[in-house]
Amino acid sequence: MAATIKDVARACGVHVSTVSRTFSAPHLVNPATRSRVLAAADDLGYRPNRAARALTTGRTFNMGLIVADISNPFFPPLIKAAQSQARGRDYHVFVADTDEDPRVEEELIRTLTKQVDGVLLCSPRLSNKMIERLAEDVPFVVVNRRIKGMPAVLMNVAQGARLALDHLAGLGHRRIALVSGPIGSWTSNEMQGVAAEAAGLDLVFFGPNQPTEAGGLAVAPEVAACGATAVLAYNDLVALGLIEGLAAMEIGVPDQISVIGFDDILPGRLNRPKLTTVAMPAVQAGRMAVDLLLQSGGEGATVTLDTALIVRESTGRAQT
Amino acid sequence: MAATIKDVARACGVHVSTVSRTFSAPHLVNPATRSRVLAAADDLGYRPNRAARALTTGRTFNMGLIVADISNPFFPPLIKAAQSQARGRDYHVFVADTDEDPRVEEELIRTLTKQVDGVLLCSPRLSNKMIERLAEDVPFVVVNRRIKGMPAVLMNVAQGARLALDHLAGLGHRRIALVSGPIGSWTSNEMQGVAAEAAGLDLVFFGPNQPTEAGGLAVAPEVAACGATAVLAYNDLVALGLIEGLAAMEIGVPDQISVIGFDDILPGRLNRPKLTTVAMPAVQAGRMAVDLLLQSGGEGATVTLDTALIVRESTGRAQT
DNA sequence: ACCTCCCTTGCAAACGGTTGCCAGACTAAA
DNA sequence: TTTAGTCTGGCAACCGTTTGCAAGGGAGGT
Repeated sequence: MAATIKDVARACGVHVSTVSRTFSAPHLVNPATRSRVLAAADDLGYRPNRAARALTTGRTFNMGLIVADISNPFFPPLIKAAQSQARGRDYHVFVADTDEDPRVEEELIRTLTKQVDGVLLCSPRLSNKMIERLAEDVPFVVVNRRIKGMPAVLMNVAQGARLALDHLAGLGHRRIALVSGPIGSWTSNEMQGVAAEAAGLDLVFFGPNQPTEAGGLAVAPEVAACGATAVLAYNDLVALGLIEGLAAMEIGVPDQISVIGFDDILPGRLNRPKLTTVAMPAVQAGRMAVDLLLQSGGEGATVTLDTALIVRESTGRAQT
Repeated sequence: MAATIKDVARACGVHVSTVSRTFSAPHLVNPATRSRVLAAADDLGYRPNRAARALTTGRTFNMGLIVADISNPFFPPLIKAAQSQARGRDYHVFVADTDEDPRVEEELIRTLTKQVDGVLLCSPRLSNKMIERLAEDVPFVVVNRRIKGMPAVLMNVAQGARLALDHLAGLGHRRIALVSGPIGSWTSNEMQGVAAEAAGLDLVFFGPNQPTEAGGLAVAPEVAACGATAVLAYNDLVALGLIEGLAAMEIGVPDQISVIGFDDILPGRLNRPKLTTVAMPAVQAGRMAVDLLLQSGGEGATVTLDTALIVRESTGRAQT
């Protein structure tokens, strides 16, 4: 059995409360006593039991991190950053994957609620209303979704989309396909919003689509048939699937069609052609989300992080 | 404040112990009473507090999952599978990333110890001795490492390496470079073991290397200079970096050098040329690891999962 | 020498559940 | 009707820690 506070107390002839204070309020205990306690604790390999502590203090020093799909390469860097930041604040992170299913997401949040001090909700698929309801039971920080009064880390998707569209326009593209993401995705809506008001461009919308390679693969024929000379895809995975699908139809990228993705994930950097994409600040977002959660007096502070266009090899001049 | 067992008890005029039993030992309470309690609980939105429960029962219904690097695309599918399997058993998973640093790994295990019923240690970088020592405090299941008396999920790397080597030999390759992984990696040792006893082949070893794209990129010049016509890389990331590095030197894959990786990660499937690789059963491993942890009476059951060679486009006949 | 005040420590009641033990109410057998 | 046995539910101790309260002791001021 692991040593408890009692063992330590007995070992150095002091009351348990003194041991407790040695760790949670050192300034209240005499330096001499403190070092005796510390020595005994070290000797017995004592480590405070966080669950027991949580019972009285109400703080668990745990947080939840919920993503739609861990396998999507966009998330791991974010998770890693969040997790590392949390560790630095003496927090542990429960990571959960909802399989893109809003019901799983809800159930997950519910069971996590009591175990954590807060939840980081990344690219949620739940409705705003539901999120607001759940927020009554546990503090949230939402990533990639704007909900009034709720702390959020946003990535400036609109700006990124504008950058991408400008880039394509500059290359002479006029008819552009916009391959959107799943229903309930805030980023997808942002992209569509920007696209809809883009002047001088002829846009064709396709969606909703699965935010995966398979999703891209599936729409490739339609995209090819619509006469667009360029595509703006919901994310890199979709873009990659799209390129794959186009290649199967002998349509070259970027020679015949230009493709831009979003996220800047690893496979896109390694792919041939290397993917032109709008980079999302995932690492920064993970860090910020943790900070926001920990410092938030529940205030709805919102941080917006800028995106950047990374031009690589999947975009080129429009064929004339 | 969330409803507690007391609120429920009061709400239906019954003692707390009865409410407790309704949830943890339903057969001990009268069906009529039980349904009254259930109704009240449902009404108040009561959910048992797992931390409090853990205090008396000693079971937290949490498990830890420690990986060297979440950003390595090999891990997310494993994590996802483990997490989903755990959820099915009413368990939650703490995911942590050690940044490939054994000291971080140790500290992580230590702080997690009291909070979990067991830890899944994936591709650990710690020494066997240290792992055995830590195992005194918390049950482990090790993935990709064989430690006597400790439950483990192994992937048959040796078999995979043989498959890969045979494949290359069949294509006429004789001088083959083996680009290994980091120190402390069991899979890296397995590979080297198999390679060392391969008859009729002329092997050149390179290592240790970072198990990342950067690692592959860095050894590319040496590999190119050693005169090998084929390379067996520690994992797909290294293989991809290698291909990248070779391309920079105008060396074509597979025309001039064949490359085989390990893992079968997404970027390898999307890359051009598509990577020939030894597929690791990550999903199955994640599931098995959870099952092993939950069923193990601490017995050292070991499961070995087979690997499979997936021939794609990065290997070809040796140039003569 | 007396009175304050501060520092340090012990005491005990929580926190939310679980569980061994016991007693009362029934049921069924004699 | 008595007796033994089965159900059911209450009581209270306990899990490991925190924390408000109070008491004892020493230091400083007058």
